[in-house]
Amino acid sequence: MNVMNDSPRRKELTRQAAQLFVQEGFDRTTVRMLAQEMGIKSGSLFHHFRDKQEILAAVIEEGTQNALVIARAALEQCDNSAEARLQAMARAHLETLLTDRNAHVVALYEWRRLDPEARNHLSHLRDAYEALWEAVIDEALAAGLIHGDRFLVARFVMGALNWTVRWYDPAGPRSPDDLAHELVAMITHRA
Amino acid sequence: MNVMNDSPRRKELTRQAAQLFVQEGFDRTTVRMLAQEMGIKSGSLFHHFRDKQEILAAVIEEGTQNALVIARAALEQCDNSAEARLQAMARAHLETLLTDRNAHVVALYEWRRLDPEARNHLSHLRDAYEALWEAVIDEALAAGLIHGDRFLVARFVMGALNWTVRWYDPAGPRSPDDLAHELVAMITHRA
DNA sequence: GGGTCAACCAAGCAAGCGCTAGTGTAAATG
DNA sequence: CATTTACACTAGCGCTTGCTTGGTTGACCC
Repeated sequence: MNVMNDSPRRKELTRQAAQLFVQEGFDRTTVRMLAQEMGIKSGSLFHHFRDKQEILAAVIEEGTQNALVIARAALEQCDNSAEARLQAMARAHLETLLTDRNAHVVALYEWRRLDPEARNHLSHLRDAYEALWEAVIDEALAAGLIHGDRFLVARFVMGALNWTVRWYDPAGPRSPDDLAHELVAMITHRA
Repeated sequence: MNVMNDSPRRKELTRQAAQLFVQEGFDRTTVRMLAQEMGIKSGSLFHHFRDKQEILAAVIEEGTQNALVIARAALEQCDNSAEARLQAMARAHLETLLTDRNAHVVALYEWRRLDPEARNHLSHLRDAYEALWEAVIDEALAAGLIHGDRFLVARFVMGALNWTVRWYDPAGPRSPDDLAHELVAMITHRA
């Protein structure tokens, strides 16, 4: 019933929605629960979002955009060596997974709840992010740092990293930097 | 309204439920949809299962039990070398992911929909499976085949493998055996 | 040939769902 | 000062949900 702007108000509501979606899952989260968390009534919610689906899309878009920004920044300000770039990407990935944890968990678990339109839009964003990864993997392959099939290595590495949302405890003894180091050490073949 | 037996009828119903849960997700799958898929009326469903939750638990239990059986068989009939055992586990993991794909996708995506009781029971099963992995990783570490932290390596490897359900196409050119080979090659450090 | 039992059905209840309609109001805008 | 805009409210419609109730069927058993 209104514009789909990106006001700071809407950003804050999106953040709160992400939290609830993680706790309850998208389908079990009712618009009444969302409204209560936001401190408004359920009807008022539809002033900010066209429907429930749009809230989900907003959550995922926010997380993916941030991942892109962080990864690009990390690649710009690191050494040129293939190993440094590989590590920078892994570290940036883990950092995003941590700081925007809710949004990324939602993206991983609730992707299929998106309607085709939103899914199409968001998969372009995700492709842009994955292209960064593939470029870095290509450099590492060319440098002889890792071996194997470009496609498979990229999938395996992203799988290992994304899986951390299921077990990693940020309050534990290991930092994201430690994890990135260990992963790179695990897959690189040096003398 | 009846016993929680494991009749062949119930096994078949469980298999069909798994398929629907993958297609639609647990929350969006209604008991009426399940009943229709099974060729019975929605009320009759509660003759076989106490409630909807129990169907979910049955699906996941079935998949995890099979994974255990397959992994144990693979370890028994492979060479004793650390590398052969690592590869046997990876291959068995991918095979299970393929043959019981529906059950495992449900386990990955809908785990949090389990009630605490079922979750507790099933996490013991899962722990038994992961213990197999940790033993094999330990052997590989002791043999100098891989380096790093036991806990982290195990998590990374399982993450890489489990992630395959999101992209692997069994109709494609690569066999599960190829994937297992590539993964082991990626993480082992040989001369 | 009466009794048992798993398997199934028709009907429906109470609760909850996403979303709409219409209204109020304080601040920004002309 | 008059109007628009942004944001919130109340009330509730039309529909779906998981699950229950009470009863029927047909195969098997002593």
